[in-house]
Amino acid sequence: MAAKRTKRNQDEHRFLEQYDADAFERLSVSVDVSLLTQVGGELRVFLVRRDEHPFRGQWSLPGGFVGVDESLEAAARRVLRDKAALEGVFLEQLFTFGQPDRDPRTRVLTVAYYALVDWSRLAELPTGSDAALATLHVPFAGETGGPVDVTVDGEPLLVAFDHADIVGMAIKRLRGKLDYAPIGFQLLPERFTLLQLQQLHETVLGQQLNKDSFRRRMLQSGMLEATGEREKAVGHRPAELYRFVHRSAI
Amino acid sequence: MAAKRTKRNQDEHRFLEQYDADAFERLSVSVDVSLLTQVGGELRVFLVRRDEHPFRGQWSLPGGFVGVDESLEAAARRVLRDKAALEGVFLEQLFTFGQPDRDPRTRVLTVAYYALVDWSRLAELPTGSDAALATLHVPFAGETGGPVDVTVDGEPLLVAFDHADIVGMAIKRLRGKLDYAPIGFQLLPERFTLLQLQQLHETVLGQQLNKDSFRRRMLQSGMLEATGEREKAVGHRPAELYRFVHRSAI
DNA sequence: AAAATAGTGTCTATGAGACACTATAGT
DNA sequence: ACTATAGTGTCTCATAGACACTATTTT
Repeated sequence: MAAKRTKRNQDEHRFLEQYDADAFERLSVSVDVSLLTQVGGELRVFLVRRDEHPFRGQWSLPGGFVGVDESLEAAARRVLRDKAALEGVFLEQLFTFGQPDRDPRTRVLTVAYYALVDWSRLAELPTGSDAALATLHVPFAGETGGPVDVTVDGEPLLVAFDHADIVGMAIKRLRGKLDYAPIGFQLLPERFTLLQLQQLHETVLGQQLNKDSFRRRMLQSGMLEATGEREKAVGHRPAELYRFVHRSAI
Repeated sequence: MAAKRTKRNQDEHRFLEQYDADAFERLSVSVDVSLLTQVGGELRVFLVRRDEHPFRGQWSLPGGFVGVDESLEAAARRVLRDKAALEGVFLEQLFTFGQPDRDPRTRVLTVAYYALVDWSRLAELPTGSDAALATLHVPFAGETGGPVDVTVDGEPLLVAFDHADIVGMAIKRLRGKLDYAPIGFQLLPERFTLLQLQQLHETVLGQQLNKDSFRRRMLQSGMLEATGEREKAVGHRPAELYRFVHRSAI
């Protein structure tokens, strides 16, 4: 029995040594990251201007090809580091887009990720001719999934490839997870008021929420922890600052 | 202005003609399908026995490499047709698994799909030495996401690659979508009783459900349509048969 | 004092769970 | 008649929304 197993392993070892990786055609694989943030009641996405063909001059999600020995998430984090100078942010796989004609160069399959950050971590990024924090205009309040309109100061941007679809799916995912996953706090500073949290939810969901029940739901969820501190210099009674608590059990 | 745009297009055209697809390393890309079904209060997955290295003799999800001009979903449907003789079934992208060492041959990234079918469409499949409908033993009732135990007649099967993880994620996705998406009926025959539907939900979720509120929820959801027919020869009052109605709105 | 938002207490409407009861098939 | 499940009606409890009211800060 032991001998048999050993023989098998030798078989497999020999097979692997002789394996021809080109036995099947290989594809170019990239990652593209929808880096989302929120400010002033608007959702924004970080875009870079393409300075090379194809779609030269148009705007696209930050992305890059996946290295042969690089995991998908590592590739996405590398892209965030190189193009947006960000590390340690929330990042999750979104969907893999693989229509054969989605890239005019050659077959390029892209594994889309989405990332969430507080506005303060993006505000200092140099934007202008080569990068932009574009405002998202999402079709309608409920579901989306389709492409999204993208503007800067009200002017529409041309979005390259199928990246407008990718951003649309990112918004849809964010909306879907907001209510049952501790995901919203990724878009807020470390300490925040309940009103800020509610306004964030309203921005993401695209609809007004009831103040009373929102408060109750959030405080009962056990995800929030009062800090004892209060906001300052606000021209009215200051609200308590809360912090998200990462619970081990559910 | 028109001239400028034309020049641009010529530029881009020339660029594309000269593009070297090997400028970046390419990867092998496969699809793997978790084909799930349900019978007798158990969830089952369709597995095939590998007759080639690596993992020869072990069991894996039906899968295949993606052709250069083939969309991902087309590849998944091809796999279902070739390995399970199925067409026109529910199929949805699940997740892309891309750990560099997940395949001992070479870097193989796999786009996982999951498919759902009524048991009657799988019962006639020849299983035995080369294919099996394995019973799934899911860790615990709530969430999963980790690997899943797979048995046939109580005997555990060796599952190749990271396919046990893939099946685990498929179950998790199915559980998550069951309550808010018209997805459960994919696992039932065309006409079914409310009790059958409830037992399906109990099987998938791994927990008992309240009969009264389950009835109410389902009937109020607008997803069900009474057929006027009743089940026959059941040794007790026969239940009405329902059909799922595909709504355009919502 | 006025303005503005924070935060509390309570009433009401809605949906889930529990339970009792009636209905209808096969045996 | 007996058994087993289908299906209905009603009560209770938990939660969301609505609304009134009090609290606390800056100007």
